[in-house]
Amino acid sequence: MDIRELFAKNLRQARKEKGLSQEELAHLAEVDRTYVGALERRRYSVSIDVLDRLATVLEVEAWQLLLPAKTADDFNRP
Amino acid sequence: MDIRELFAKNLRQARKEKGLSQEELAHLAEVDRTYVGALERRRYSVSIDVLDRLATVLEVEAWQLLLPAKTADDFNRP
DNA sequence: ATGTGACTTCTAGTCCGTC
DNA sequence: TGACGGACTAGAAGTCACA
Repeated sequence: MDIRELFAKNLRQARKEKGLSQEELAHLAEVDRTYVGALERRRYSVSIDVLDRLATVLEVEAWQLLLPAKTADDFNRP
Repeated sequence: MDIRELFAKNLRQARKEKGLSQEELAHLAEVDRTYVGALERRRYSVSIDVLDRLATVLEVEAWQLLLPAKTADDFNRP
C-alpha cells in the first residue's frame, strides 16, 4: 500500500466519520469539490499545506491522515 | 507553528540523527541536492510522495515527520 | 453526490551556479 | 557542508462540463 492510497483511505474514513460529503469538505477546506474526489481516488500526491487544511476541517491532526491502516493481525495482539 | 515548519524541524532532526548531510539524504531519496535544504528552510510544501521517500531513507514512518514538537509542558506531565 | 476528461495556472522539484 | 539565486520542467492545484 503506497502513501497515496493510505492517505486516500484515511481521508475518506475521516470524512465519513464527520458525516461530510466531498462537496461539504471541499467547501470548508477551500478546495475544489472535484479535487477532494481526485485525492480519494489517489490521483495526486497531496502537498502538506492542503493536507493540513483538510485535517483541520476534519478535526484530526495532520499526521493522523498518514497513519497506516490497522491490519487483521493488529486485532489479535495482546 | 505551521505544517511546513513542523516538517522542516522533524526532517532536520531525523537527518541529523541518522548522521547524514543534506546531499547524502538527497541522493539516497532521489531528490535534488538543493531541495532538501529548501525544505528545511520551509520554502516549499512537500508532496507526500517525496515525504514518503525521505521517511524511508531516514528509517521513520511518513507520519512521524508531521508529528508536532514536544512543548516544555509535555515534560512536566505525569 | 460523485466520477471523469480536458484544460489552465501555479508551485513543487530540478539543475546550474556563487558565496 | 549548507544557504541562496535564477531559469527551467513536471506535476499539483484549481475550474468546468457532462455523465
